[in-house]
Amino acid sequence: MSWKKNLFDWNNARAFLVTAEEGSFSAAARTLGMAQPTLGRQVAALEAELGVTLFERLPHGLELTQTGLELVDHVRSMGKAASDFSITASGQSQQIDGSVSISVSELDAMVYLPKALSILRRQEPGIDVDILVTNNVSDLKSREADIAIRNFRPTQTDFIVRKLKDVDVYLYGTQEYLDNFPTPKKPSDIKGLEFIRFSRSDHVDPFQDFLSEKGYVVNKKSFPLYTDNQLLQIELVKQHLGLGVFPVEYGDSITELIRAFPAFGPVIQIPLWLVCHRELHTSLRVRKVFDILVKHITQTD
Amino acid sequence: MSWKKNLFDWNNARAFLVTAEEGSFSAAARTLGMAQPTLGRQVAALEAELGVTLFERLPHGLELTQTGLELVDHVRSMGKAASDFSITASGQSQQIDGSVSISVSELDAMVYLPKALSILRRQEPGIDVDILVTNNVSDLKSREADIAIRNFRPTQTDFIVRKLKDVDVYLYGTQEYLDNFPTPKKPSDIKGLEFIRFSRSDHVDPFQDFLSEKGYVVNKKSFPLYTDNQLLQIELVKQHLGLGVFPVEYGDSITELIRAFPAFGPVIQIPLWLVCHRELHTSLRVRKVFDILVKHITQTD
DNA sequence: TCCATGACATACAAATTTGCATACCCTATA
DNA sequence: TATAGGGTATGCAAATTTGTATGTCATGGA
Repeated sequence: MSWKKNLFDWNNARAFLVTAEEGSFSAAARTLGMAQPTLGRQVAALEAELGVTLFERLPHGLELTQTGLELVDHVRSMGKAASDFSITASGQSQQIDGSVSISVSELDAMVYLPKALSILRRQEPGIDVDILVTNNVSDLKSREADIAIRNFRPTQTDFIVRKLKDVDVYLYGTQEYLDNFPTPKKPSDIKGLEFIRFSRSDHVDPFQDFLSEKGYVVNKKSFPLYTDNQLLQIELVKQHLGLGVFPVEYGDSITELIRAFPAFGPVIQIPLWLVCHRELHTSLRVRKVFDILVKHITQTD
Repeated sequence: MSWKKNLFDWNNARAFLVTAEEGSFSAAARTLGMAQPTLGRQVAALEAELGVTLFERLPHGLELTQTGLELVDHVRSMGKAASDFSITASGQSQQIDGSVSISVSELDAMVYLPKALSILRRQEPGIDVDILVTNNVSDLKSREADIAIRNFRPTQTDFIVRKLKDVDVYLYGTQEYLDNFPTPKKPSDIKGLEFIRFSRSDHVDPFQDFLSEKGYVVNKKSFPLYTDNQLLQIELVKQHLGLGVFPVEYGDSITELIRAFPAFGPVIQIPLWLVCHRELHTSLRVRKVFDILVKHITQTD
């Protein structure tokens, strides 16, 4: 392979790729952790090296030229190869020290991570942990995180998955609020229940259906309040504004709240899965974190 | 796509790739046009970033580790994408100024390039020409050159090919040497001919067969001298040491030499093709050079 | 209309990367 | 054994790249 005529700066190619995908120098700079002028200069340098114009600089931002459109696919496949390279490289790394990132929902983070991480920190002080608290499903393939805690079974075949447990989920409210519904014999006896709804993830959204199945009477009026913020949800429940929906390990630990209608059992059981890219699972470090999470989340029962 | 964990230096990846393919930092530095310490440091930096060891530094050089072997495929496909990127980028470039590289055999270079290039320089002073005189078939796909002059029809489909002409090739010698073979009636009458053999390209190697077909009597003793060096071959012929084999345009221009047995016609006709990568042919600059070469090589008849 | 926001461009100082010179090791060869 | 030629590692000065601060422009909402 001759490289004589191939000597454009590969980092500039990456700058082009990320800029094209993010839509602006500023956004690209943010995702790459660089300054905006740097990205602008790198792309300009690439354009100079190649003798083409990749973006039109419009007053309100950038726009790919026709040439840029023709070229972006090639850098995209460079990026794909780079991503694969990075993943298998991390998998090959047998260094125990380094950082591991975990993607987890806010709820699961608060319930399971504190204990598991304190054990991890004690056992492996050399491992830094990067916790990505997000209610979105992050993309393990493109390496947004090394390990993810999920509430559904992933389908991709190139992932290592481990089912941790099924989590009992109860309704929680204040004593004062629950006094409004004295000793029902069956769920359908309860009228006028209100829930503080929290979409813990897109995949558990049909929560309303589960309530119906259990016999609870729910309709549009049953969900007057909605928030993505976990702390706010708890405060709203504490203020007697309705019922919250929490896993037992979490709900029971909130002293102001009690289980609502415990006799009817959990309203839903949510599975808990641990997911990891197959390549990464060969990394000593990632594997260590994976195993500790499996062990100490499983035995929280 | 998240790049947070993807942030290794892509140029370092290239350093790894080229080093792996070339076998040493020094060789990689040569092909990349950098200094050897730079390559060494870039690879070391990559190893540090990834936490892996790519090469074992042995006293006599480098050796890929198992990890390196697993990873080299990924950077290779990065390199492939980079190459594709570079080619289509050059093809998109519509600026006339810049450089164009031409791969050509020593023989064809001397016969055709001087005239064509003088015209090109006059018509397009902004185009720098990079002449790669090599008797090897250079790889247009990986961009060793933009345009190649070939003596056979390329088979790949993603090339633009243009047949320029068939070149008459005669035997040449000094008057003094040819006096040893007075007026033969047919080629087979000639005994004891000696040729200064020159493998102008691997694809015309069975030159001996062509001579036989024409009726010349050749055997092992007919090729006592062999050289890859064109100038040396001419000098040897001038020293009455045997016959040379040259295209007419070239042989006729050497005043000390005359055609041997012109009555028998050319001993062989060699086709001349101009080849260019399809993508590159869309480049204004490359196209200009291509067209000028076609025009002025064709009309040399 | 005014202001807040987010975009790209530019100036300049600081940090980084690079190349050169050189030291050193190993192998092959005379 | 001496020497030439291949390789890698390191010190240091110079060139390059980067980030910060700042300017300008367009957009959208109060």
